[in-house]
Amino acid sequence: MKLNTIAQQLKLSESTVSRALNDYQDISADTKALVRKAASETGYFPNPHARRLASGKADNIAYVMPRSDGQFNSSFLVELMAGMAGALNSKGWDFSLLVPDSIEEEIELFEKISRTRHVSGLIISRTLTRDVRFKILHELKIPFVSHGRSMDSAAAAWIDVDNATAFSDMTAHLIELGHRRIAHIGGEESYNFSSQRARGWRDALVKAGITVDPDLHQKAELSYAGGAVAMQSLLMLADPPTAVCCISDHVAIGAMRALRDFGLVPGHEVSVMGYDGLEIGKWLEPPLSTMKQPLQSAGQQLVEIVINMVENGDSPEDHQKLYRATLVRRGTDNPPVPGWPKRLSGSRQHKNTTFGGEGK
Amino acid sequence: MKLNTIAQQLKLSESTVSRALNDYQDISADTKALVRKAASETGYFPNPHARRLASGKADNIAYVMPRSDGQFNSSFLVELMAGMAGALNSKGWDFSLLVPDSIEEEIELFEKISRTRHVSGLIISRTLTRDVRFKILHELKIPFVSHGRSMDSAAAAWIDVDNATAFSDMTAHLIELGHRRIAHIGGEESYNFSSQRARGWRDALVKAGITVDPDLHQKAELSYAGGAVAMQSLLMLADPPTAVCCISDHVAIGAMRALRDFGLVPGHEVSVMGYDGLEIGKWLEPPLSTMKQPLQSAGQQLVEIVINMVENGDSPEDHQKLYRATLVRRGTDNPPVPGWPKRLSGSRQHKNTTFGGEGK
DNA sequence: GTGTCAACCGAAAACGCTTTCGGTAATTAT
DNA sequence: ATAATTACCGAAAGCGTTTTCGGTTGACAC
Repeated sequence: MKLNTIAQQLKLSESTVSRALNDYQDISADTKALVRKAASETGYFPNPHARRLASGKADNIAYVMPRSDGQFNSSFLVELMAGMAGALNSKGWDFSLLVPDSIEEEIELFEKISRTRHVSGLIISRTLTRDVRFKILHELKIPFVSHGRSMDSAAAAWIDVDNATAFSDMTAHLIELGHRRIAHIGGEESYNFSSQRARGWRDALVKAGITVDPDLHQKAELSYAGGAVAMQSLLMLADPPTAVCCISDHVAIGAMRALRDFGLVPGHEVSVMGYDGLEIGKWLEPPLSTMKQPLQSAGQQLVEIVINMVENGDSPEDHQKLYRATLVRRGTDNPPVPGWPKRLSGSRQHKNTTFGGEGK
Repeated sequence: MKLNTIAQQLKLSESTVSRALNDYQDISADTKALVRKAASETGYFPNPHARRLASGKADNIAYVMPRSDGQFNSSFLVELMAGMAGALNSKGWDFSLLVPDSIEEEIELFEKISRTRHVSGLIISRTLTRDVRFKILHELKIPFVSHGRSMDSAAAAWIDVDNATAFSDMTAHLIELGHRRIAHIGGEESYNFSSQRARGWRDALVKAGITVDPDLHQKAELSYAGGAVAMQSLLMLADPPTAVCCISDHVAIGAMRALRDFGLVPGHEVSVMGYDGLEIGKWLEPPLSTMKQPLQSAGQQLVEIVINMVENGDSPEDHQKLYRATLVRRGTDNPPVPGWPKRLSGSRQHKNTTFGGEGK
């Protein structure tokens, strides 16, 4: 079913048919209607490759999927991608996935894209505090939007949650409950959200006149195991915390496990706050309190932004949007209890489990 | 950087350069070397649209992502997609995502693909017991491979786990531990894996000479909440089970929650088995026993199969592969305990919680 | 020295669409 | 009535490859 066929059938030229379908101004309304009718009757669909070759437009957005290092928030990823794919498919655009194994490979991909232009716009995520990709994509003149800011994103398009505010809200909440020794299990601060979240935690403490004890700031791998290890260290302190703000729900779940292994009940002796608002948290014992991002439709948002940039040449700076996370109290945020931390007599006892292995 | 440029630079014709790069037999080795060198030096990359238009090949595989209904095993999905994308990118093929909202929309997409051929092969998943897609894709002559069998997949390419065997293994294991009243929380049996898993459970019981009590077969939504509701029903029975085989880890996690709300400890009065081998199960209290699919590389497998079909015209029947799941004992599979089921005096007490809502 | 056959390479026609440019017919202005 | 616009459409030149079909060499046999 080619353009040709319709043209002959209607005794029109190919070019007229083409312009009619693309809603050019110099085609009469009558002809347009005629052509459209014929097109839909014959089930005509333009060959995308021919169209792309001729027009130079790719109508194709690619998402750079984070290299899968562990459990990184996969339910979130799926929802995000579903949103993007849905928004794109409804516009007739294609949605490609890029999964580079390293930053070098990622950059090679960018260069290839800038040469062949077979991808018209990009969506990136998992931004670093300093992230060369912003500069590179800018130089290569590839339209893109980022899910998450960076120190290098001033001139770029992005949407993000206000991580700092989220964590200072979270911390303030614990302070209000009566906690004073509030720990933070964070991540590698080369990730921008890591450093922002740590900053939010710190700011809230300072604002409340609480001195920040560096021992209470743990850095962990962003996984269940990482959270468990970090919590273990916190419990080994001479003066352990009564509450802990975790950088993610996954980390918090690991931390809860470590508490249990110490014979403690999460949310009782030590309050635990997660972040992400994952569904799984509701089903834990006790249910995990957390912060929820309002980003069900983030995927759609990202797509719309990048399409606008590709089609209308919108300037990136006009598409920067900050969302605020909201507190979800479920069960692990409670006032501190008397008798904790208790003077442990002699060596601290705990089940000596190793984390992260199944011993296979 | 077009073919043209290289041709002029080398004083060769475009066609020669093209054939040299595509390793045609009628180009001398010397010329090939020359052309390749020039190409890599100038950083030449063929325009994919032109190539696709001329050759009629799309070099593009699409994955039909399951409509996101709930929590459906997202970590698995991400790993699967990462595998597919990696395998494709390394071959220079594109990877597209399709996310239809309904089966009708899905079929429309198939028809569009068969007309435009802008996708050279498909990967589908989440197969139904009776699944029209097999017939449709066959008729449309679109090469595809399925992740999961169906009653209609005899002539198709697929890879799958042996669900029936997995669940009869699981059930036999519980029988060996001493259980007799073993329940199954399954799913909608229009999904093929649902009916296969139920069959495996039933077969193992029959084989052990245990009569199958229909009350012990619950159908649930495949979510945390679904598992909780189903477990609740099981506990309300006059003669509740001492063990339960859940169709997925997510369902099992919901079931564990229901047990706790009844004042029971999962894996003590009632053993719980999940399925999928999700990482999260390790971090529950107690850790969830489960069955693990050996499919880390499933994505790669699927890609290789469909590429073979596209390029070499391999017949689908030659690509059918069945994997076996393995038992992972973690903490919720134990021998039955005396004193359960206890005669509950009068009305059964339990915390009257509602599942699945946060009361927002 | 003529004929035959490989081995290589170039010309040119696709592939199916977009887009510029020019031309005709119909409309309006003068 | 003639000239100047305007509205609409067709011709044709791309877009950057692939691929078929000949054509030109040189080697080799006789």
